[in-house]
Amino acid sequence: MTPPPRPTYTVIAKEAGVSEATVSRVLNGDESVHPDRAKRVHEAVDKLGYRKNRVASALASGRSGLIAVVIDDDLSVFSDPFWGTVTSGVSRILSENGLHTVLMVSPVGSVDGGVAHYLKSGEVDGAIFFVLHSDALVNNLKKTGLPMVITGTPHSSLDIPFVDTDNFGGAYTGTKHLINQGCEKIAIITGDIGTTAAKQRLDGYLQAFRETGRVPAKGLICEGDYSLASGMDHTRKLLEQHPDIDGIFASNDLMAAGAVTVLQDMGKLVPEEVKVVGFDDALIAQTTRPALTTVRQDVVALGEAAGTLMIAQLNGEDVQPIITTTELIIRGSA
Amino acid sequence: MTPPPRPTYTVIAKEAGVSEATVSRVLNGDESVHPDRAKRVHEAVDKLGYRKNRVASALASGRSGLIAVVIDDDLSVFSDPFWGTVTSGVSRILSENGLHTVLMVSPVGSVDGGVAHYLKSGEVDGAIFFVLHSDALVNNLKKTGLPMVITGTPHSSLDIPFVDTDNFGGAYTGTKHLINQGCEKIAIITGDIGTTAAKQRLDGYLQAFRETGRVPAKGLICEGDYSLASGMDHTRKLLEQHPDIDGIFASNDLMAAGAVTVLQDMGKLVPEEVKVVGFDDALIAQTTRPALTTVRQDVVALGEAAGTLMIAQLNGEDVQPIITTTELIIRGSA
DNA sequence: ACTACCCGCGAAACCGCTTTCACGAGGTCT
DNA sequence: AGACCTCGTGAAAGCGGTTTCGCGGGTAGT
Repeated sequence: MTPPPRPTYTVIAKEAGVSEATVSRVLNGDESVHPDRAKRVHEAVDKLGYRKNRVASALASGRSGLIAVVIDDDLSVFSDPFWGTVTSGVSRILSENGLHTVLMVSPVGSVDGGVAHYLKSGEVDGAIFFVLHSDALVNNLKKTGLPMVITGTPHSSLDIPFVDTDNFGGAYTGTKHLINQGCEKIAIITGDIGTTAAKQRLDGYLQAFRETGRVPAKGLICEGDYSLASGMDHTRKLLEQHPDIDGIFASNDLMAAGAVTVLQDMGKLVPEEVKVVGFDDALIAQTTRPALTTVRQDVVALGEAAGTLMIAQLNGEDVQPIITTTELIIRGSA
Repeated sequence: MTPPPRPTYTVIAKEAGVSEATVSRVLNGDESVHPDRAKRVHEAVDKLGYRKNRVASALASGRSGLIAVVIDDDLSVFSDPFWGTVTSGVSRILSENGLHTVLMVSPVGSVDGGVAHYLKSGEVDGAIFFVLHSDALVNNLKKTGLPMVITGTPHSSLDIPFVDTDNFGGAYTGTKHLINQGCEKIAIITGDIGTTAAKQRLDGYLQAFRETGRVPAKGLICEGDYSLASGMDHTRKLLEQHPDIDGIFASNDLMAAGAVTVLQDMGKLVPEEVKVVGFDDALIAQTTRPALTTVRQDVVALGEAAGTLMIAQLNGEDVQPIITTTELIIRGSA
């Protein structure tokens, strides 16, 4: 029951015949220690199986080695494998750098809630945010000097590094593909327009259109919310109001899947009569029939980028936002 | 840039006119302090916006307030929303109890790897494991007295509390449903048979069969691995070797979805010719056409159970394994 | 009234590591 | 040779709480 007490600097120092200060220096990679003594310390460490007490270390140094990953629960984010994947990417990068990931799944509405307090408490060395609904908390935290990274483009232009998928470019490519396939009347079902990603994807769609010299009819832009149901509803409405529609760009695969289902239910052939392009390349893109042509985002890369940006900041490096590229995956639906 | 220094006990004590020891007692809920003085302390705390430094607290008390959630990355666990949901359940319960969740996404193969070291380092107060591939690490850690909870049934009978879905019962119910619907030739596509959950589900399937007096043909038991691809592959093979098959029980929805897709591609009507039952009631169960009849597990409850068990252990209570119930959700596929 | 307890509380040690500071040895520059 | 550095090192002062210990006063027992 009682584990043998772990050795402390006192013991290591004695064993190596040096002072505790020297032990600390060696263990923190201070170059100024004579190689011989450093070697003695390392030998003592190995011999005694010493492992540094990170808590004590954190108290003394003010660095906890903990990075918070803050997930706005409002999004019921974790029911989407997307964020799980991002998280594991982050976690991998961080742990490779000796840092640990503290998960905070909680609505971040207020700048004064539990999450905010925790982040301000200095118990973490940095924070990575997933999909902010509002910039308020981050803005507030900026004053504290806490290193932060935002996943997804922030609403306002905060001077805080972020990582994001090339939503604009991806949507542009997807829409362009529909145009190239000969579609004339292409609708878009956007995501929750309160998110910057949805807006950027809409812009990409518009840009592709603009280049053809045409203007998308107002009624072809439907505001969805990323849910399966909204994909289905909007497709139904579209089909009623614009029976001659021949292309749909959906802001995510879930809605695209809904679109395909409804189209087929209403007797339209996909892709012969109506072509559909999704976004994400989620698993579901492979299970629809026909399988979805979609804009793939590299989710793991996104997570790793977030981790990398955090590490860079902790190292005092200058950091720039990272935009990860997308890739058009052509399957059966367009 | 420089945040105002946060107040310490010294300041609070002075403000309240008591000793630091008393402040500590009050803040830790020690009943033996006179109400008047306690009130003074609380007032000082409020007035100064004091918040305890958890690191210092951890060092002095030996309790870090951190619980590790260990995810065996071999399972690429996070690509399945399942574990994300469990994690958020755990995290919620823990944070309600003033604890924080440290995520460790890493293969847990060895009892001597990074994860093991970290857990042994005393930096966390407990560990919750997701889907252990091997009991070795846990067994080794048991000696250290670290409170642990296992999600999923362990392989051997370790004396460690675990939470799990009623895999056996769920699979039994699902299979029974197929039988009741008149299926004669029912195949099963199992999950990764290295996991206890997959084994238990197989047992449930076998049990349902046994009760009918029949024995499932050997060729009807396919060893999948929970992936969409394996669901598709096995269904294809099944159909070739047993064209007269009329029911498929898949150990998770992803494989069930794959089965439905392949069945339809090969011209079989679902559910008219072949009925399919899945397991999990994941989102994908609703997006297939027909939607999946499936065995729902209460994923959030599972996570919360794991969290609860951990809390109980930390409180020194006696804990028993928790098995959460399943529910058959009847949709279109069977 | 006298000893025996109990209770609330403060002083001080302590948790294990980091970091400042100062000191002695050896080197350099005039 | 003396003044001035530089470099490696140890002593010691924290970091901000928690906890043990013992004291003084009030209560209870006889």
